[in-house]
Order: sequence, then C-alpha cells, then structure tokens
Amino acid sequence: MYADVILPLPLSGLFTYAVPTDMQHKIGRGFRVVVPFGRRKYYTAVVAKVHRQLPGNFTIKEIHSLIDSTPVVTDQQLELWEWVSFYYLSAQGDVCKAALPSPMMPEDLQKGYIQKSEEQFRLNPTFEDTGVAAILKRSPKQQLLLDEIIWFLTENERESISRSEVKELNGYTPMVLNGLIKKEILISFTVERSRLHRKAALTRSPYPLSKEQQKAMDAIQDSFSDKQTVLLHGATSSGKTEIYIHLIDQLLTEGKQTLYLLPEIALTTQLTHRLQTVFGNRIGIYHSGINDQERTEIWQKMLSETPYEIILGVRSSLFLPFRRLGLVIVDEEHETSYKQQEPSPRYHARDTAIMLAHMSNAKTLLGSATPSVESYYNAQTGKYGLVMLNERFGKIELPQISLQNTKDLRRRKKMKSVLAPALIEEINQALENGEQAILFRNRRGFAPMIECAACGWIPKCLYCDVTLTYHKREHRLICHYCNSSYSLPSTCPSCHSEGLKSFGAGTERLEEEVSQLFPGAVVGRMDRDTASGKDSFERIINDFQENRIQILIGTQMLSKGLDFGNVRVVGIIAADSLLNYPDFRSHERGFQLITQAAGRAGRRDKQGTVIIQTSDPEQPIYRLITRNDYEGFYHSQITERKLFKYPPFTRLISIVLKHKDEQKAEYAAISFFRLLRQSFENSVLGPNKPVVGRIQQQHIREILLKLDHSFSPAQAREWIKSAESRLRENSDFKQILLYYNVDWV
DNA sequence: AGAAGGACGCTC
DNA sequence: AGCGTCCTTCTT
Repeated sequence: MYADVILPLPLSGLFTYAVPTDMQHKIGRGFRVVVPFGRRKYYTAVVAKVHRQLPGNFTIKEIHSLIDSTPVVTDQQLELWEWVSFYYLSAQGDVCKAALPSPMMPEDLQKGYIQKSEEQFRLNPTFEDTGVAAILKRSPKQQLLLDEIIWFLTENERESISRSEVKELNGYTPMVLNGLIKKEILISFTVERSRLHRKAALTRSPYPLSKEQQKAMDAIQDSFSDKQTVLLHGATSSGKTEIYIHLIDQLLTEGKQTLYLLPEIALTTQLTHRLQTVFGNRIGIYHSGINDQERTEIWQKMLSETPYEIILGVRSSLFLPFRRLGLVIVDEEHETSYKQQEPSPRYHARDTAIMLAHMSNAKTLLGSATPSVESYYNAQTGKYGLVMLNERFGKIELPQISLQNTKDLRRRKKMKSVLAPALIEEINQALENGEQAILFRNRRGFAPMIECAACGWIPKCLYCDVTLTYHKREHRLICHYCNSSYSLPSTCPSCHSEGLKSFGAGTERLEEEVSQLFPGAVVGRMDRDTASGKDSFERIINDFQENRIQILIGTQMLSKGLDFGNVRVVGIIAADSLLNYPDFRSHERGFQLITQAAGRAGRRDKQGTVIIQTSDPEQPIYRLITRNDYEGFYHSQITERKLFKYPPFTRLISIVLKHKDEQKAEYAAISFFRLLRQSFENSVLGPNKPVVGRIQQQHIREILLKLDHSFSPAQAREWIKSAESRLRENSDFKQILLYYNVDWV
C-alpha cells in the first residue's frame, strides 16, 4: 500500500511513500504523517491519496509515523487546495503552507520526535528598570542580552520570547541566559493551556432592520434562490453590516456556518466587538494578530464536535475546516488586498471564496460601496444577483466633494503650504467646532525625492532601480522596496556642491507642516512607519476616536472600513498620484480609494466635506467622483476594458522572470516568450521591463498572457507548463526564478 | 592547503 | 526549501 503525500515545500507534484503494514488500516486522505525526505531530514506531510499502484523508477521510502487518528484536513479542503494549486499555477506544497497553521506542520523533526510546546521566557514584572540595572551592574553581558530581549519584545509587540528566538539574538550564550533566569529577571514557562476558552459573553439580539435594509435583506434571500453569488452594492454607512448580522443569524437557525471575510487592514476591533456582542463566543476570529498557536487551536476547534459557527477572518481563513458552511460574506470585495501577491500561492480570496462556496453548496455574498468592475459586470450580466442599498443609514447625507486646483493656486501664489486655502479653512472650522479632520497622502516618508540642484544627481538604491525617500526622523534615505537605508550625504557625491534639495511631501512632511499650521491641534500620523504592529495601529485609531487626536494624517491604510463619528473634513493630498501610474486599473483604484476615503467624512447627523487637491481637475474621473456616480464610472471603465481587451473580457496571467544578471533575465524572457507564442500566438505580450526593473539585486522581466474566454484554465495551464519545461531544458535558464500571477491585479 | 562562497541537482 | 556536491576564488 502506498500514500501520495503533500510536502510543505515549493515543489510541484506529490511524493509517494510505502505505508507500513501496521499503519494500513489507520491511514487515509487528510492524515498527517512524518516522512523522511532527502538525506537526513524528516518532514510533516499531508496524505492526499492512499492506493495500491506500485510507482516506478525510484526507491520508495517508508512513512516514518502517523500523527493523527482522524483526518485534520477534510476531503473538501483538499479539493480546494487542488483547485487553488491548479488555477493559480502554484505548488500544492505552497497551498498547504498557506492553509495550515505552521505548528501543525513542524519542520525540524528529529526522527520519532515531534516537538510540542517550546520553552518561553517573559520579563519578571516585579522588577523596576532601575532595580534590574542594579542587579546586573556587574554582569554587562547579561544586561546586553536583556536589552536585546526587551528590544525584541517591543519590536514584535509580544509578551514572551521562545528559547530558539533568544538564541538568535546578539550576545546569546547559554550561560548568559541562565544567569538571567537564575536572578529571576526572566521567567521561564511553557504554553500548554488553550486560550480559546473564554467565558460566555452576554449577547444582544440583532437590531431591527430599517425598511430599506429589510428590503435589501429580502432581495438577497430571494436572489439566492437561483443565484449562487449575490453582490450587495450599498453606500458607505448604509448599514450593510446589520444586514450581514441578520443573515448570519438566519444561517445559525438553519445550523449552518458562516465565513465573514475582511481585507487585512480593515479588520478592526470595531467590527469584532460588534459581532461579538451579538454572537458571543460562537464566533472565531482569525487575522494577522492571531498567533500560530491560536490558529492551531481554532483549526482544532473547527474539526471538533462543537466548531465555531461563525468565522470572522482574513484571506487565509477560507482554508479552515468548515463542516456545514452555508454562507461566505466577502466584505469590501473590491479590495485588492484580497489578492495575495507574495509568496505563492498568489490566490484571490474573493474568487477562491466563491469556489469554496460552490464546493460546499453554500452561497456567497459580496459587499461593497464601490464594487470591482469584474464583480459589477458579473452582476450586470446576470451571473451574480445584484441588490442595491442606497439610503445612508439614519439618512445622513453623502459628503460634499469638491476639487482644488493646486496648479492654478500655485500660479496665483495662493498655495502657501501643502494644503490649499479652502482645506485650511475647513480644518479651522472643524477645530473650532471640536470636530476632526483626516488627510490622505499615499507616500510615506518626508520627501519622496532628493536632487542636487547643481548637477541633477539623484540618490538611488544600490539594489533596486528606485529613487530613495528621505525620512527625517531617522535622518536617512530609505528604499521603499528593499528597506535598505543610507545616510544622507552633506554634499553631492557627484559634483560636491552643497545644493541637495528635497522635493515633494510624504506623510512625514505633511505631519510637520500641518502641526505648524494648526498649533492648537494634536496631529497624528498613521503609515507603515508609525503603525507597524497591530497594537500601534489600534492605538492611533483609538486616540482618534476618542478625540485625543484632532487631525489624522495617513496613507491608504487609513481609508478602509473604519467608522468615525466626528470627522468634518477629509482632504486628499496629491490625488493625481493615485491615478497616474501605468496600469489599466489605476482609475478604478483611484475612484475606489477616494470614494472610500470620502466615506470617512460625516458626523452623526451632519454632512461632511471632502476636498481633493489635484493639479489636473479636468480629468473626467473627478467628475464621476464628485457626483458619486458609480454607474457612470462603471460604464466608462467597462467600455475601455472591452475596447482594450482587459478583464472581465480576458483573463490576465502575468509571468515574472528574475535573475541577478540582466542579460540572462532578458534572454530567458525572450526565449520563454517565443515558446509561449507557439501555442498562445497573439495572446502573449512582452517581454517587458517593469517600471521598477530591479529589486533586491534581481533584474525583472514580465510577460503577459491576455487570454480570451476560448482558452480554458486547463488548456492554458497545460500550454504554460509545457513551455516552462521546454525552457528549463536549456541549462542556461536553470537558475532563473520564474513565477505566475494569475488574475493579476 | 584550507576556508569560504556560489551554482547545480535532487529529494518519493 | 534544504542539503550535499562540486567547483572557483580567496586567504595565508
């Protein structure tokens, strides 16, 4: 008897092992096993198939041991893995890695030994900083390691550190660590107990729906009778969430589970709390703030007799083992963060959710105020049901959106700062009334560019083809692609003049200027530099909600799914930068971003204001934005997409080739292009050097497949894979890094 | 001579 | 991915 197993490695295909006789009646699809792989390693693997066909051509090893007594991956989950791997052209091992929490697939296995929980250390809270310093006065090595540990805990926003993590720190030796434990500055413990058993929460019934909401709810249920997927198009604050709550409640009475998907950044405590007050501990939360141990516990609970009935989670939660899935809600379905970019599998969670629902005989509800062009098209053509929810809840009017022409203002010498006078005036009004303001700028750092006024020299990254951004707080130049940082030269390295000038304003400079403009206000900033961890993100949001911050400046991460009640004005700084990049979706993204950001404006009962600063207000997209004309926007986009053969009329597969040597990358790209052309003919475009042609020393080339609906995914896959193996036959291309991005967004 | 650093090739 | 092997280049 043999078992084909999935190894959590980026390898294509399954590996076959012999099943020991005493294991034969205990093993099956979805069980984990420990297998020897390579000369000396043991890995955890998942059994995909048990069979009796003797495999050929290689010596077969035996499964070392069986981990489970019942499957931990259900048949239906494995089917989904197979689909993701097939459709997104990724290795099954990569899908396995994305799906299973890492503690369920331990990799550093000694023979016959499976690591349980590791020893952890936390700081002894009874010591004050000064007390510790006194104790360690004569132990500089221990003080040094302690500093490293404290730095690690702060950096990762964690309470404890494992032994293996301590070993990685500077200044670690077993003796130094033991010293800290002996002096009881560090407390050692191992995690055994589950954190899931929270006490039963008090819950409330769902609030009654308004007439509009009830109408939408009825329409959704009606639509589900003949459509598998329904798109709910409802303005921001139209009360979509309460409809979701009622639907989930309905599903509960039918004994069915609901998966509620949210884009990564939007997973706010706001929504978690709101759902928990209704559903208490019947809901499981699965997002980036949940650690691997908790993920494992959630997985185990989903397999148990009493699984969570609702999961609120991000992308990866669609790989959890659902037994009776009835509904998948994809909130903010237009969000591009639903598409995983790195690493493989590069899957789209919205589309995978629809596939999951299909496999589970469940329904999918997509919700958005600004649906993606693809989804709206599917709704228009009848593939999806379409339900509109127009009225804003509580009849709050949509914000007033106006444009400020910065080019014209600058010419007339009216721009005395980064902000247009009209925006300054609005912010002043807000501050006078005890109200708040939000300013968006999609570039972090102080100045996006530095240039020598004398010779035109521009600092660039050594490893990437990009200009460096000046960060004032660090007083350094930073590459936003590889994070490497450089000191700012005092004179131009090229001509030695002292005329280095900075151009443009990122969020950091905006924060500085705004603080000077409004000295009485507290200004907060939220971007990757100030809100790295989940906690700092929430701290800033809380400070703003509780009015400890009056003006909040931020990048896109601020525009998504947050509800504030006291924002009078939203300003979009340098809106053109949102629209002017070479991508057929740039206008769609700009429309969505500005409309979503505008949705943050408005107070409990008063209309809000949105001011868009642009140097090109004649762009037609702005008319659509200011009139909140989604239909007009959709029609302009779909016409363009049809004309230029973009999705949904075609399927795009981007092929990326990377190599340290530019010549090799180029040559491989041309060869691959020619091979693909033999089967795909005119549907292959390229190869192109992307706008950023080199990242982390790797030169990049892209080939684009633009496939109309005459190509089935199976056909496309077959041709691509055969072209790839022909490319790999040439030994020149062995070390070319090659990957696919299916349904590239 | 020996260390150190890449580029392959292979893993049931 | 990881790891062994084979090779080149650096180090002394």
